[in-house]
Amino acid sequence: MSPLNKEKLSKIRDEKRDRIKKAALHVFARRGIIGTTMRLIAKEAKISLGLSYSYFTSKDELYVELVRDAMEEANQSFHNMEWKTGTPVELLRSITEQMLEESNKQSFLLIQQVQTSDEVPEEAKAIIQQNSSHKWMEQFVPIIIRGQQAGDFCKGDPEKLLYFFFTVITGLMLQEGVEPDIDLLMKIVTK
Amino acid sequence: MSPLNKEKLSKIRDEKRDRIKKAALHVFARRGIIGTTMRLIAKEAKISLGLSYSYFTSKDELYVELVRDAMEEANQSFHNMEWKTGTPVELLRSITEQMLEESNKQSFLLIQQVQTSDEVPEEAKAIIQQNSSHKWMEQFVPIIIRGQQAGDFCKGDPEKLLYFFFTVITGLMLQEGVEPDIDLLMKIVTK
DNA sequence: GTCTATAGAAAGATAGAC
DNA sequence: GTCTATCTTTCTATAGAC
Repeated sequence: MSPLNKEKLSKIRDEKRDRIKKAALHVFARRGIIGTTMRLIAKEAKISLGLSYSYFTSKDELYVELVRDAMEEANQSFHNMEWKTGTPVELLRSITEQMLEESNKQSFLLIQQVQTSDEVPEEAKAIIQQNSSHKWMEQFVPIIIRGQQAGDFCKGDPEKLLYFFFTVITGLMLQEGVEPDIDLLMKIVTK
Repeated sequence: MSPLNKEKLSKIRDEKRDRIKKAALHVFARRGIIGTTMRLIAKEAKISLGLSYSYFTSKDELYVELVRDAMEEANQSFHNMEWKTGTPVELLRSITEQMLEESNKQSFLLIQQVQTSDEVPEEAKAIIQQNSSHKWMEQFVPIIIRGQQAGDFCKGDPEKLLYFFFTVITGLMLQEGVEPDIDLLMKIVTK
């Protein structure tokens, strides 16, 4: 077989792999690792049960790979933001909007699962603990401080305030069908 | 056997039934119906697996009974409140505190599960839909309206405001180990 | 590469001894 | 009433046909 065909086939394989991962993320995020069966993932990806095992050796492996992806995405998704523009209020609102976007939501939910459930693979726990959410949050603390100096945000420990704010957002994401009112959300941190 | 002994035995049986229910609620609330095995419930209640089936015919039946209890409790827990005393702000704070109490928390979590998961028994869904949370919430709308008239609560549709407020609380309850700051929470609805 | 059939493990539920 | 042993079902994972 020519190298070109080899490449093409490998590309097709990668695309199918991605399709399975997409289907799996969709189901895992809603039902958790216990509530999700490989049959359901296969059905969602429109392939047979057996085939899914030729792409991933186990349910756990698939889950861990998704957690790894989610963590990378979470780490990078705000790296691309326009950091310098806008007031602290505008910045925090923008961050909140991004977190609540449907595409990011599933990743956040997965991370949340790993943090709260004790049924997930050890490896998934390890990934999350390495780049802990606390560390990840820290990058936003300066925004809070600036907002407090500008008199827009309420007083108090900036880290605590930010942590509570994000906890509320995560809580809203956990509840399907809830369309959060960002204006009301912002009231938590503003004066 | 004398009637007295009959009564005594039936009382013992009821007490054991309650112990199983208590153990089951503890596990169900954290792991959901899928993540919970009857073996785990039996272990938590310190009885054998087989015995649990002499008190409840199935896992689903046990779950549904707990949902029924939780719904009743939720409906009645605020019936006993001191309604007339206090400002709207004080009232809402008191309600919030009660909802977040550990003893009520598990019931709320169970109800939340039924509302968001599609893996729970149909009967549980039916119970929740009968006394829907929207209906249950309505009793607190007057508090919001009075608070708005007093100038303490922010403007906007009272029902929407209340619904969002409760959604946030539920979201916080869903996250284990989170100790919500009620002052920050109250900022959502106050001016 | 993809499917169907099936082995093996785990969970729900029951039977029978004590 | 309570436990242990067992049946049945469902799920993970593999084997083998095409």
